[in-house]
Amino acid sequence: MSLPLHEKIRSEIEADILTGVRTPGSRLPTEHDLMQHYGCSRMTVSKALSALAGGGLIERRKRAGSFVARPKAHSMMLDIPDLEQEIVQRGQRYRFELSERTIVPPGTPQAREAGLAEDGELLMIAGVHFADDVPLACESRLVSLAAVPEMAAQPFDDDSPGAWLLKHVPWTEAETRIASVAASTGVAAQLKLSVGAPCLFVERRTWRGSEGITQVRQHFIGSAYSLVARFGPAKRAPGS
Amino acid sequence: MSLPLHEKIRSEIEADILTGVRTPGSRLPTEHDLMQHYGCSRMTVSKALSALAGGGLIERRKRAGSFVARPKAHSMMLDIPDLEQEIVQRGQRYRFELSERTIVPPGTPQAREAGLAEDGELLMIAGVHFADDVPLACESRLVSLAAVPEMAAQPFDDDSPGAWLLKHVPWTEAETRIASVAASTGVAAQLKLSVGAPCLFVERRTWRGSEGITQVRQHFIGSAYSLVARFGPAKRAPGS
DNA sequence: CAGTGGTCTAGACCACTGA
DNA sequence: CAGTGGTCTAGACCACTGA
Repeated sequence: MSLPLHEKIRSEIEADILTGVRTPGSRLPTEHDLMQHYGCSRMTVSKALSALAGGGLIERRKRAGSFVARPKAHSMMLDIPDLEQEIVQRGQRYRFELSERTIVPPGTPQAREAGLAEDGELLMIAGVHFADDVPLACESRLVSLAAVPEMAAQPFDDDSPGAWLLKHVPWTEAETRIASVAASTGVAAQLKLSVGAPCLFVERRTWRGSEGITQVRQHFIGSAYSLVARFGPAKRAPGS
Repeated sequence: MSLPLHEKIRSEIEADILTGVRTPGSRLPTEHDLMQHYGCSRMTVSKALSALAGGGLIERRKRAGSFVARPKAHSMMLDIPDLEQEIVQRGQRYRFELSERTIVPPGTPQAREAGLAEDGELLMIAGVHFADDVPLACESRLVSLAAVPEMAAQPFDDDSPGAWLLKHVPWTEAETRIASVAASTGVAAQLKLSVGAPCLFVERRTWRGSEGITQVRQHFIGSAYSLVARFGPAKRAPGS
């Protein structure tokens, strides 16, 4: 094994927890005990325990010690992929077709609802994502021009608005809501569906610090699209 | 500020990245430079940089240095909450009604498809989740009795099968697929919907190590339920 | 109030790798 | 091959808090 020692300690304790040798609520040896057991310094033990605590497997309490955490709710990483990338990976051709592009003046109800800059102009962009010329999803997006003035000059013939934003504007905070809705007449027309067909609806807002950047609402054809979230060893231990 | 020094260093560099003072691809000062700038030891600087790297904000390359990462795809934490807990928090009464409970013999196509133990019995459980006696979701679940023998004896009048599993069986790996589907006749009957109504479909498989524990398929009434995923400062920096 | 984890120091040796 | 990050040591002082 060429594993670093802190990683070895971490994985041994992890294995004990997962196999049930250490049960939820039970106390781990103290850092001092682990130092002696592994014959290493306290920093090394601490690094291993910090990683386990960061991963939610243990809880560390001052004066009391470290304890195996009780299992918690399902909390997993959801990758909301770049549509273009995903379509190309499937071996299909990607195209974004702009259907609308408007400047929204400050203070409209639409702008207020999106939670973006109250006193700045917004850029409204709507369009359809195609895979091999078959519509897969449509989106309607508001972008704060106060936060991203360069956006106004973009043609979006190479990148979709989402891909452009991802490349050019770092975000720090995002919230995504996922629901299942029936296709409205407008959505049905854009996606060539019958009205009422099930669509996966994704609404996302992103911020940079406290400044709202964009809000987007996407409808995916239900029969053609799903999202996958994972949690597991692939997600390496934090801090390591 | 009573923040630990490593946390202060981390947040200062984070702020520089988020405000654009440090741009994607640019090189950070070396650990040695940061030591001198903050007047601290290298371990402290390293802890700050490790946290940033764990959070995906920077990349560390040997010999070359540390670099501001280029923005990546949207990757966020999705909490798939315990339905009971969520319903109770809304101020409603929760009830799980068992509608089916069968032992599935080894080797059936159903068992093989679920990716659970090939050579062991499975427990099949189906039922409906009610909020104030209104159906909100229905689920169909397979549980490996080889992995969780105690499950066979559970009445599920206190806890739903999912809540029971969460409390008693730690899982290490999980995969969730989210889609929008039209209600089948069976689902529509259980949820008192019209056939074809949009439903949020969640399929989850969990493992403990390499051993499959359970597979569950849930249909949520589309008009009544949505999932929310977040990414942001609330998620504390890993390893810290 | 004693034991625990949280933080930090001032070193050290190493593997790696790009200039 | 020199500079970088990765790891580790053997200490230290501190804040916290439950026995």
